[in-house]
Formats: sequence, structure tokens, C-alpha cells
Amino acid sequence: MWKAVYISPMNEEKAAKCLAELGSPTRLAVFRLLVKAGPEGLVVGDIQRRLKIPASTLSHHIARLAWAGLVEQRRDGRKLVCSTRGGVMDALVVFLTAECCTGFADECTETPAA
Amino acid sequence: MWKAVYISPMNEEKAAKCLAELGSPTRLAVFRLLVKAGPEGLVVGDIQRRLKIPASTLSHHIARLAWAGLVEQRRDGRKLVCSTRGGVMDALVVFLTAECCTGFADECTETPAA
DNA sequence: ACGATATTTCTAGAATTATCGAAATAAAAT
DNA sequence: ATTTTATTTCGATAATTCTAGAAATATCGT
Repeated sequence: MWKAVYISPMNEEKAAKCLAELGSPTRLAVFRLLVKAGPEGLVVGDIQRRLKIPASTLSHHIARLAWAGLVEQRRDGRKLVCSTRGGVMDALVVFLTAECCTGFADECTETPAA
Repeated sequence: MWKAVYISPMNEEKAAKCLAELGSPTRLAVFRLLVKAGPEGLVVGDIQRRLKIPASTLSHHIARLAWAGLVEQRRDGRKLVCSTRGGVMDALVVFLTAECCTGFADECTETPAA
């Protein structure tokens, strides 16, 4: 089955921004949790309980993911639901595939045996 | 045409490392130059001339890319040839696609019209 | 209005990173 | 041997980022 999806525009600058933000192990963990959670997202407190990091630290990291456009937040009462922003990660993957992959993967120095 | 390629193993920790290193605009630019250059690679001095950054700064960034396993260097006389390490970027893209993409790209908040 | 809950903002110290000139190293050319 | 070319390592400074406690804000339930 095929599906038409909108991939948000990506360029080198935006890509670097996304890559840098995802480059923090903590933020990558947060982001992966949100991906698994799907469009319904996760409440900040749930993320905190799962990753066991102080609220202020987590808030900082979520803010950065949001700043990079990777995550969005919507308020639901006193809870803040976080979810990934559709299309951005897809765009990043498309960008990396087109601009940063060689297609020469088998010229790798690391052998499958190793 | 299909081609069998070896994709080096990837995990969250390694992915974060690669993402962080590629997250620097300068390093992303270096890496893209090397991708375009292909398996033959580029001499450090050539990269320096193209990007116009001081040698010591460039050396630092290349060292980080190498540390993350994204780039390798081989000596050719007094020149150092840099090239991307095959399979790593491919592995990163595979990882991101499998672990960080939702498949819900069209739930994007940003409309194509905008 | 008050207390409880959810989350952010403020603040600051510690750690990391970026930048680049100067000195050091390595290999080639003379 | 000395000089020239190519690149790295060193060292110092500036800037950024991480971390987390304390205080502030916002919302809900009573």
C-alpha cells in the first residue's frame, strides 16, 4: 500500500540543526519514545518517569527538540502533551539519503566477519 | 539494478555520536564534500581551500568525524586523504528510518501551501 | 480562595566544544 | 642538510551546553 505524505522542505542548515539536537543521547531517547508513542504523543511527566531525569533537565531538552522543529507540544489541562512533528524526520532521512550517502556502502573497511 | 552492500551495525549510542558530529554546520559541510568526492576522497588542504577555514580548526573537525567513525584518513606522501567510511551513513539512515520515523508524515502541522 | 499537580523559567556551577595562532611533526624537494 | 609543503598538536580564550535545585506559573479539584 502506498500513501501520499508531505515532506517538509529541508536544507543543510536545518539538517544540521536537527542532527545536533538528536545528537544528545538524552534527547534521542526522548525522541524515540515520542516516535513509539505515535501521533497521540506523551505527557512530559510520563517521559520523565520513564527516563528518570529531573523535570527541569527534561524540560530543557524538550525545548531544544521543539526549537529544532522536531517536536511539538499542546496543552491538555495542566498536562503538556509532546509529539513528533510529522514530516520533519522523514525530510531529514530523505536529505541524508540524497546528500550524504555514497551508494558505495560495500567499499566499507569494516568486514562483515569482524 | 540491485547491489549487495554491507551496512555496519548501528545502535542508539553510536547513532547519537554520529548525529552529534554531523550536527556541526562545519562538519556537515566537510562530510558532504567528502561524499561528493566519492571513494577517492579529498586531501585536507583541498577541503581547507574550499571551505576557507584555518587548518587547525579543520583538523579538529576532521578528527571528530573520524572519531565518530564517519570518516577515515590515509596518508599519501605528505598529504592526508580523507574519505567517508562506507556503510556508516547508510547504517545511520537505516536506523533513523526504522527507529525514528513514524510513517505519519502527512499528519504534519505545516501545510504544503505555507 | 486554597492546596495539589504539572511544567517551566531562573540561576549558576561544571563540563564540553569551538576557534585559531604558534610550535611541532612528517615527508618531499633542493 | 636545509628548505618547503602539509598537517597536526598544543595552549589559551571565548562561547555553548548540561545539569539540576529553587522559584515561578498555570491549571485543576475542592
